[in-house]
Amino acid sequence: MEVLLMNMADDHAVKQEENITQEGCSPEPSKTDIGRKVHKTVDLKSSSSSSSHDELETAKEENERLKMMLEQIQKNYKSLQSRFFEIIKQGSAIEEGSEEPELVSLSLGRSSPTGSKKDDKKTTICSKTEVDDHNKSGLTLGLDSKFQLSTEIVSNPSHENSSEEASKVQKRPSSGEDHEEGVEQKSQVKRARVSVRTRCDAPTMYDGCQWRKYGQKISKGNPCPRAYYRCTVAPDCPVRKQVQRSFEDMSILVTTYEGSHNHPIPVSATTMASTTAAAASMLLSGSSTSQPALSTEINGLNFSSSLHDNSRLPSCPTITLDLTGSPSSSSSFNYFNRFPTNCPATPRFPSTNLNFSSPLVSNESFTQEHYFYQQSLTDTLTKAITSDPSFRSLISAAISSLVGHSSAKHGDGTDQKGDSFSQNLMQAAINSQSLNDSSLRGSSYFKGFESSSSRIGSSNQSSSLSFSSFNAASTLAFDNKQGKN
DNA sequence: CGTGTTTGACCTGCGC
DNA sequence: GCGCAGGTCAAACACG
Ligand SMILES: [Zn+2]
Repeated sequence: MEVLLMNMADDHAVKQEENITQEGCSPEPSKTDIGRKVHKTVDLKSSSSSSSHDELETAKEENERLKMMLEQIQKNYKSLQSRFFEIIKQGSAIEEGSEEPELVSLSLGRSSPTGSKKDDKKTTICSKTEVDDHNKSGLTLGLDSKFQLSTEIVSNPSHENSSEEASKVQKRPSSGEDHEEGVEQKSQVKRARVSVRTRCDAPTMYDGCQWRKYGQKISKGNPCPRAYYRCTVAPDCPVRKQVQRSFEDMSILVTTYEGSHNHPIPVSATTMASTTAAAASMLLSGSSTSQPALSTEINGLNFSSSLHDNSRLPSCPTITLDLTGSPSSSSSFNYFNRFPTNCPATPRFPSTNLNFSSPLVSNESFTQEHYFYQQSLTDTLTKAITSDPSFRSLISAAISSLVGHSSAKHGDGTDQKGDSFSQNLMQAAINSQSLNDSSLRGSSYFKGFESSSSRIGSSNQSSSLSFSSFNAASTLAFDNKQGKN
């Protein structure tokens, strides 16, 4: 199984490369070649019709060869795809059957100390999520929906699901109507969370969404108050976030996201959404794991994961994206030692950390510094995407969930092809990096969601999926009166 | 006046 | 059952 999976991942990469070659190089030059040759023939007229004929013949032959190659590639692609789905089926059968003794690794790096087999396996499982997303279209991009997928049968369309969840929050036990919601509540409990650590002087991180503060608490072990926000882009959006400064380093802002948006998200929010979704995929793929700690590196990105519960909350698997400039070489144990109060002895759910460490630090004002920070992250991510198939599939899972979401919203039912589509999208995103860079440089970065949300809704904007990184921004929420709770 | 924040009260789940 | 801690509510308040 593992060998197969490993091959699978390799094939995946090869497949991608082949696609690139096929589309990017071979056909084009040959065509122009032919054109040139034909042109030449016309110019020379009847001087040597036989030789030009020969040339034409060779061009034809070449064309034929290329066609054959293309067919071969397509065949390979299809067979690989079918194999891929087979493996996925097997995988899901195993998963459903019983808890797998062999474990799912969250590591993504090839130079990972935890080994590359697990890496490949992880890829497959992430892709499984991807496939799931297509099969059960209509689930929103986010954290909990996927988790629910893996824990229960989801039959509700996303909107219903989310609004129910939103209203449920308000319900008091005395209402007495929550009889049949027991199951759901349990599933809700198993929501994945993604927390993002950023070095940021601003009170909150700008992530493209609109948030309304609804509470503030001093949590135990950290004198810095924790602020509670809910998404107000849509009135019934269930997404929450918690913002708290790190006790160890006050300049580090820890933002924890929970839930999935049930509305089109702003361009600037897609970064966070896709990242958190990808992170959630990782988390989900690792949710059955019992490995204590893992860490790895891709192109300088430190991906580490560990089994620890990030909060006192029951059953809240948490994944941490570390965007601070902290040393990426730190082992995951060191990493978790930075959460002295949040590590109970018996963790119930795995928690995963992705270290997107960047040497540059975001600022409260949108300065050049910030742009460079952003760009470096973009570069790093792009590199990771281009060079690592597993990371690519991870991100593409996130993207396909996004695509699936928007297409479901539009009810065109075309998300079957989300698999290849997302891959292509990924490629497009990579190819258009320079484009993205320029868009980052421009004011498009701060486009309001009023205009951008409709663009997201139309779903085919690959450039809108650029990894524009997170922004530090001052919001109105912050003043120094905090801390009285 | 509408919108968003503040903050004390309340609810819930968990450990003892 | 009790206390603790995290999370949420909603009235009061601030601000444009
Ligand atoms: Zn939302």
